[in-house]
Amino acid sequence: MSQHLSQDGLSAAEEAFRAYLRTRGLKYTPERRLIFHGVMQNEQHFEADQLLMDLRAANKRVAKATIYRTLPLLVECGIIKQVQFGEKQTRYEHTYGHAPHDHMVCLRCRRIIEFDSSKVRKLVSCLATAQRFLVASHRFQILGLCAECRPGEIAANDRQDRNDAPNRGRRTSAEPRRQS
Amino acid sequence: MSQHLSQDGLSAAEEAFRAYLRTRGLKYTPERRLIFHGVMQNEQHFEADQLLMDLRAANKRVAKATIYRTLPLLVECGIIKQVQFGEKQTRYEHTYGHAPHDHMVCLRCRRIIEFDSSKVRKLVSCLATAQRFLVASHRFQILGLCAECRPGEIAANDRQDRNDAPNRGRRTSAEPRRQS
DNA sequence: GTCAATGCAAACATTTTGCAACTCT
DNA sequence: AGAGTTGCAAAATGTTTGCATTGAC
Repeated sequence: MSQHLSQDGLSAAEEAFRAYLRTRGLKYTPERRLIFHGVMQNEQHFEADQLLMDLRAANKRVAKATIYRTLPLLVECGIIKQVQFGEKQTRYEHTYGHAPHDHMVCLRCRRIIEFDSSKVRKLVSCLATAQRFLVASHRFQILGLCAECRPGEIAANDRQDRNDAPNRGRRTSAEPRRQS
Repeated sequence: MSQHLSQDGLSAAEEAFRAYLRTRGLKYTPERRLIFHGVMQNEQHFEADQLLMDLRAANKRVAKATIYRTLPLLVECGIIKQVQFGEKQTRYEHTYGHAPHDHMVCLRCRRIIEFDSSKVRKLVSCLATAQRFLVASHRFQILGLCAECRPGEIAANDRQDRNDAPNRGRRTSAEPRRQS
């Protein structure tokens, strides 16, 4: 249940959410607060249904529809964003207070590796300028095999922490899910 | 009904498909041929359901299930590839005989602008190397407003062909669809 | 002749919607 | 008080699957 923001950051995010709702004449209901907190203390990436389960497990009852109606609000105020990793369901990740990053997706173990996106963003503006395109955002993923899954990889444990790429990639919780 | 390959190219693609099926012990049925041709003479981007409509309109009858079962085969042999533009349905685009490219998606008019992806691929390998990640493919999109939709854009017709970006972006058929 | 493919309809999974009851502001 | 919200269940999507029949090799 790692929270990704300090208490201050969390409050700031909550205030951002409330402010956003206010400007749109919407209400900060108890359900929205539950969802907001559920989202904030979720792991990196989550999906609507999983969030519902988490909330239920914590004895917080909200209707599925309410979740589906609330997530877009959190997206619009920049607290979370949609990401698609190839599965059919929409996934979300936190953005508020997180450094911009993109993902590498291991096709074998499904692990998601995040990396700083500054180079990508630089390229994005360069490309966009050439087309007179006004950038709002980008989607970027690299698909392939992670260091541990790539063929020819040694036993996969004599490497403690690849220092060839100093903290440019923080590995999120692996999801040893279906191997398709 | 612009075809994207010369007759030769089309035959080559068809042969590639047949060869792929053969190696897997699968059959080149009349339905698969219909679908193959439907796909090849489709515009840039298409989706399963639209393909079904197109085939029906041309009096070629195939079951929806057959389409859903055939498209993955065409993906596996490299004739088409999946792309996701934010809508929920899976879309496909031709790859066989097409130069590698990525997309800019106009959030207002839904137009898709393609651009050469060589710079992107260069960055991809650079980033992947830093993580010892073995690249299989990438997904990349720039979202925003196209030159015609961006605010402050003049009437949108005194520009005949932006020469500031010589043929780096070939605009595909605009899809003036739902404005959400 | 055999193994695979088709069509159809039913099953699925995810997300959206209509509506009456309810509750923030 | 009233506009916006909720929950529920039904509807809508988009895709997949089971199975008897048909067909390519």
